[in-house]
Amino acid sequence: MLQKRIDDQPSISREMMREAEEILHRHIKRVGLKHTSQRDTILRAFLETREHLSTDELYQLVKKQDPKIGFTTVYRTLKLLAECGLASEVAFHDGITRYEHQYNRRSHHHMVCTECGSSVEFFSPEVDKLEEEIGRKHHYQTTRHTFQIYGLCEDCRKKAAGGRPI
Amino acid sequence: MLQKRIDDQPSISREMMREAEEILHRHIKRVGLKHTSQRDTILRAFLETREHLSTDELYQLVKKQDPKIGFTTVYRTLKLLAECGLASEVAFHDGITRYEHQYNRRSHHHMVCTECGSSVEFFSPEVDKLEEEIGRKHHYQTTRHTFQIYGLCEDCRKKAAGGRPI
DNA sequence: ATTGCTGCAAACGATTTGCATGAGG
DNA sequence: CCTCATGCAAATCGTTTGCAGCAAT
Repeated sequence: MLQKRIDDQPSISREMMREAEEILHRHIKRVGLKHTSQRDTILRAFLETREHLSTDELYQLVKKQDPKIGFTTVYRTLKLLAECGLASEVAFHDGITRYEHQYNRRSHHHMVCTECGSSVEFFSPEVDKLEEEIGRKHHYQTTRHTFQIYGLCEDCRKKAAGGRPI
Repeated sequence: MLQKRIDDQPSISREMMREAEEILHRHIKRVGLKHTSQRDTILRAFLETREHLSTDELYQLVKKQDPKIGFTTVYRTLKLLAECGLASEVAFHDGITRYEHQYNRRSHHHMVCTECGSSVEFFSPEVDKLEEEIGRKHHYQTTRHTFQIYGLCEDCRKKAAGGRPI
């Protein structure tokens, strides 16, 4: 029912990468945009991660691949990826927009430590059902939801307790 | 199980107001701060609402009571109220921090229209259970959660459909 | 050639802080 | 009197936009 995320999961496979690129390219064609090497580089760097990246964090990664790519391009490409469903925004509670790739992943949620900022993912199908149910009830056409739990992770609990048992 | 919020609910009762003031005053004493008329004014204006207010929105309300109170004071007082549990932050997906008073209210959540920004509250005890359950599983000491659903409200659906049936 | 893309720099908007003055204990 | 609170203005920080030159179609 709930399932712990495996954190050391290897990065996305070659086939998935190719499929994601195709999705992006199709989207670019459909909307009448142009295919550029920067966009490919950024998409790849993005898919290599399993984290929730801020625009700036992704920019740092992209720079390693191609130092000439600017922040603005990363910013705009992330919006583009979000448009075609390859990325989705996650808002934690700290005023920074993060993105994660939705590619080949099940609906999942986050539990965030308010002390150290680390996070755990978890899966919970009930939440999807709730979205559907509540939307129907209030005549909303729902598109997505966010569900985050905040608290202290095990390590920070121990530190907060000052070595004493919790 | 789910319960629609009654939107024209009267504002908070006199006793609750007094109790909230006491909570604030105790907190102020405990932390060694000072009791000021501005803080009382702001607390009252805040409790009078049932909305999720941005700092600026509350500032606008406060100005009506006392035009000399500045934005910064409202901002800092909201932080103070959050500290002593009288207010809590709600993050919708638009980069603005909102507050609502947690005073005498059951755990509830929000469904937000991405088109017009209107929102509906709903109650869902399942979500509280989930918080508890998932926290236990991952050894987090959970403090709170956020659950928001995004979509189109009935009106905006109709507009989007251009008059055609949905 | 035309149109969109890039990346810089500058604008923006919400939030946060420094500081001189004023008020509470 | 001493300390904290206030409110203004300025700084900050993430995000967004304008624009001149560049690249893709």
